[in-house]
Amino acid sequence: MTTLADTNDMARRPATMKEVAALAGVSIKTVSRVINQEPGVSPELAERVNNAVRLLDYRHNTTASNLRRADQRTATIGLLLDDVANPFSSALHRAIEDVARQHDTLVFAGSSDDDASREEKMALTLASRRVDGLIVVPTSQSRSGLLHIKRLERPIVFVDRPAIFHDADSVTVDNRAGACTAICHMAAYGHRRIAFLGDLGTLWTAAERYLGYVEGLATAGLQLDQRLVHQNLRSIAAAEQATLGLLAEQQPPTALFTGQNLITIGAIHALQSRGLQHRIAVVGFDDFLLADLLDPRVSVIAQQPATLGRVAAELLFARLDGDRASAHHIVVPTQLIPRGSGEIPAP
Amino acid sequence: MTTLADTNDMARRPATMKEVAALAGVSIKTVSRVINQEPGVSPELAERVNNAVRLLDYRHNTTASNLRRADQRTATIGLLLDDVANPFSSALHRAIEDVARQHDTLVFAGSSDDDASREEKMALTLASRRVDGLIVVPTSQSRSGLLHIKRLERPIVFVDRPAIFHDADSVTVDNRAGACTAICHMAAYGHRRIAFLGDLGTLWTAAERYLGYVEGLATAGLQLDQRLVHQNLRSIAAAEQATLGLLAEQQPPTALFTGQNLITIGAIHALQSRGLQHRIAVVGFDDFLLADLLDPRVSVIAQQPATLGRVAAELLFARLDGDRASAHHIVVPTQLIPRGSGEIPAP
DNA sequence: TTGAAAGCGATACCAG
DNA sequence: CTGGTATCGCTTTCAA
Repeated sequence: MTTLADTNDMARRPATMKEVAALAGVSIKTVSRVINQEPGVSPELAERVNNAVRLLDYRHNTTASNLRRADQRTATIGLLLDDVANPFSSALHRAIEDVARQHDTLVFAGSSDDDASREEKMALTLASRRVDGLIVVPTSQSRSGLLHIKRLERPIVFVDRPAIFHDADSVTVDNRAGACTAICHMAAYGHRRIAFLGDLGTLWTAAERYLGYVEGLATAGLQLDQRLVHQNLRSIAAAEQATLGLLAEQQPPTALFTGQNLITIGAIHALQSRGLQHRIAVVGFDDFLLADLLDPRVSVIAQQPATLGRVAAELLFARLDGDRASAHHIVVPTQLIPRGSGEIPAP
Repeated sequence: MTTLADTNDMARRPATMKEVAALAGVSIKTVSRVINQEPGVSPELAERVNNAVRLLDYRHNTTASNLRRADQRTATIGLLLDDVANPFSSALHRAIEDVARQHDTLVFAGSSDDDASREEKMALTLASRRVDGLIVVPTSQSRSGLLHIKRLERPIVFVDRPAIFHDADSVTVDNRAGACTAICHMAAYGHRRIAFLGDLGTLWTAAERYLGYVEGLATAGLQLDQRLVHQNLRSIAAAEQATLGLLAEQQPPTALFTGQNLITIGAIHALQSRGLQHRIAVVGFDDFLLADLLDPRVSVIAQQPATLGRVAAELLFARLDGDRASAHHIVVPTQLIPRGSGEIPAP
């Protein structure tokens, strides 16, 4: 009777090394050696240990193991994203996961929703969990919260926006060059009135894209006309309204540069509702699934979120492997994908 | 000199409770009480401890804490998805993250790529990490791998596909009813030749949708014609080819039911290339961003991944809170969203 | 209200 | 090659 109960209990609670050692008739240290594939255990003992492991369905307890380990590593990293469900973020996530897997490391991902206090809270939680390092898409107003990790001397890599600590690595997109390219591209098709529709100007990426727009106009020898600039567009609806406003002006633009996906979509909505989608050129920043299903197919400046994520993760693991060089700031180029909407010539 | 070096060392290595205790001049247990907000510490001592905590920038070590804790909980759960970057998966992920946050629990997410051996390996890793529970979108051929978690007596909740253990909870979509609805919907617009374009027939969801298609035909009093059925479509290109094939037949379909996003897109590509997008009806399974930007706007059977994720997480935490009821099998309904393409009448 | 001692599950170090 | 003992950072138990 008691035996039965005990058996049940053993099944319920994961077996420990101690129990394996007892069953195999060896010391716990020998079990540890076998489990960790350390050399210097006689085949016979190893065999006995392995049998006990199978019998008890022993699972190595990584948590306890890490506690005692010399390097104090937990083989986990933290990933602070804007929103794990957003396509850009999740593409980053996937690329990072793949690199982490090669390093036998697990990833804690979380969504800050671009809220600095949430970001701070999550950073604290991750610090408590002693993650080995952090990859962060910082919020627009990241504060000292991330210092909690930094003080733990864990490396941090910033992605998509510049590092908020001077000594941290960063991986960003060349937003400015991308936007500049878009403008020059449309100018080459004869456009002289190219509108800018952008996100919140306080967002670093949005600001950079605006600078690229200005730069592009200058390169193409065009005048900057503030009446063609609409910033702080935060939704499809807002972008649609802004576009409709532009189209209703006396001198409407003949081309649009849209600084972000939702804005591109809103602008296209507006063009379609006015039947102008084949007459006004559009280049959007950031690619989206189905961009080549619309009519006309949408030309975009594509980012490479997977590259961004991979590079960021590689930087982080390099630090974990002892890289002590000064901060790396890597800029990943964009790519113009002409599909039709950006190649509509000026009237 | 030595002092300076020591200071640096203390900054490098996170402070321990012992160090806090020493600085505050109290026992380590008192520090523990303060940190864990346990009652019965005099305000004066608590104050001293808190000062020391601030001074040393102490971070509670959750890992070590959990090791000794009575309930043996790690306040982490594992999430095995097909691919964290896929919109359906990432929507699930986000919903689960939100529930987990309410329970002060962190989420380890990973991508199985529908590969059973990867899934098994990840399950093992998570078992070693002693996650409190698991939420899994099982691969098409999930094997015993997940038993590793089960043997640890950690609860498992299956999502999107039925449970592979009889005693585990599951949350699935009512694929069959959704598909059935789509067929009846188009039949109501006079269609009698409705084609089925589906994913790999071995996928549970694809099979269910096919059954719903058959059921829908029967309900509408239509004959099942195998020449209108194309299964095992695994890419946009394959779906496009299959659709072109259908359109080239002597008696082409007047309506299409597409069993999955990529297939819907491929079919639309094909229709557009033949200029038939306004003459042949389409209802797709699963909603996608921009479905209402296409011309015509695409009618869909929408799933509710966020609901799925939330419910799954709630089930899991209920188990963790002691729910010992027999397995719950929750089926989440779908929703028909008519946007235009599904309401094109039969010629 | 406070603290000393034991222990969680595993590794490190050093002796046999 | 093998094992005893101290220890990782914290919680538990129990005595003061």
